[in-house]
Amino acid sequence: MNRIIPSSGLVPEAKPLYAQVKELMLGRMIEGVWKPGAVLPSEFQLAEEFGVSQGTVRKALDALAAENLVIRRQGRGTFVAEHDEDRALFHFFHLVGRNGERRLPGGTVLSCRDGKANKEEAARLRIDRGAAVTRIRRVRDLDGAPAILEDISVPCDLFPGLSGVSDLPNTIYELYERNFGVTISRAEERLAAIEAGPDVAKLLGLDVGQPILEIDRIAFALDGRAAEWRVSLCDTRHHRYLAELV
Amino acid sequence: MNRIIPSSGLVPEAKPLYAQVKELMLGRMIEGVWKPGAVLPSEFQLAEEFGVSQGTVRKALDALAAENLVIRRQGRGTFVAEHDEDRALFHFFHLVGRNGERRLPGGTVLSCRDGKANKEEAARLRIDRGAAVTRIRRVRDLDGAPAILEDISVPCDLFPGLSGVSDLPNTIYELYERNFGVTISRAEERLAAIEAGPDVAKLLGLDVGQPILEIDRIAFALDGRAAEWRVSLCDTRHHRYLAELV
DNA sequence: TAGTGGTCTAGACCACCAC
DNA sequence: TGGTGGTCTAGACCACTAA
Repeated sequence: MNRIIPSSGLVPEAKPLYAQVKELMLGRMIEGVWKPGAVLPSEFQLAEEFGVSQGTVRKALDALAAENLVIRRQGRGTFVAEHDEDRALFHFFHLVGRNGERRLPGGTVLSCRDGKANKEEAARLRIDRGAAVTRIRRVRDLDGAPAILEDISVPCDLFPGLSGVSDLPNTIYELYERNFGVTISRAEERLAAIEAGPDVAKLLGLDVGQPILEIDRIAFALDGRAAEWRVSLCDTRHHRYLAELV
Repeated sequence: MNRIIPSSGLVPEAKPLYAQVKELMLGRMIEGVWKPGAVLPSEFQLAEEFGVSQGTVRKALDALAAENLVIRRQGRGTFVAEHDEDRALFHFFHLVGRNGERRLPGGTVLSCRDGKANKEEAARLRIDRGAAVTRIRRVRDLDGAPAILEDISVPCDLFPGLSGVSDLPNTIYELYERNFGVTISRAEERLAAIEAGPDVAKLLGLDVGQPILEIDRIAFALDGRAAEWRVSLCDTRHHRYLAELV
């Protein structure tokens, strides 16, 4: 097998060449050499640089495109994926209205301050208990009515000074990317139905005990680190959460 | 552009060759020429048959594999995907326990009888109101306790005689496939939190008004027809519904 | 018009599996 | 040992975009 990084001999490296090329390119995105929105060198340039054929580079790029990490545009080039509204709508936010159309809620920040990680935050973010975290609470609305209460916790070492940012944008992953160089590439969610507590009920204008959808999300950065823990409590009387299965 | 099916001239056919080959192969699966679990001819045989290169067949097969419609096994061949427990667990059923391990609930059928499609069934299954449907109600349990109440409606023309089947298997998509030649390839789900009504509460052993997760699913057959409408009401006190986002 | 990604082909060798 | 899919290469031509 051809290799870019020769195997040690003891543990035979099993990765195919295109996968090695993919890792190298992913590394450049993690290091910030290739920033979100930037255009990559052409396939032929990359092939020459890595010492492989264009076909191998193409397969590596196809694999990155399949994970939504790069966007290919015929005639223009290959670009590092950015977090914009479209991406939020189709990959990370799955609320739909009565007619099935996708909806992106607005947002109003209630609080944003630093603290020390409690037991649950430490476990979810895989950091030490007591480590510095920033906590954001916001209410998100759809059609002018509050629909979601969101509690976000992030480690301060990944987002230094986040609590001092004056106005947080609606799609917060854009901020992570632009201001802190952290790209969210993947997330895991667990959903459950729970009763609205007094505080939630008040903030969302519901009765205490009314059923709400709890979405517990861990979002991962490009390098695989857990970068954000978010619990969203949704009033689903007027909306649904969409999932597509294959 | 090379073509298998020459374009009419009026509407220039834009599909690339590998996509045409993919459609042809999908057609064989829909017609039942290639049945679930069967091994496909080798890439070279397919290439010769369709009059294209092996690389083009490979790209078509890769596309089918990406949709989980075929399974490729190095050294053995390419197989038409089957609905087994693994597929249910990783593609269609996303319940996880406290520790995040995937769980497949058991099932007990409460009723199974024919009827005429009401307004909602007609809309969801895209059939005429009053058309014959079979309705199944079952309770599914996890760890010995009832956890899900499931109401299933299917059109009789796709599943003639389904209501007479004596014992329905736990993974019902296997039955659709084996007994009726209908392969479920894709599904759309909408989730919401609702209050348990009296009947649900009784069947799942809950209090009336307790929050439950409602999963409203339309399952589509290989040919794109809506083949099943299913509403699952889940007690999520001990389990979560998992979603993975990219 | 020049440059990009998209498609298609052809052939070589490798890794895995069944016999 | 023979056949399968997996990887890699090389080169041709097409379709789209921007200047």
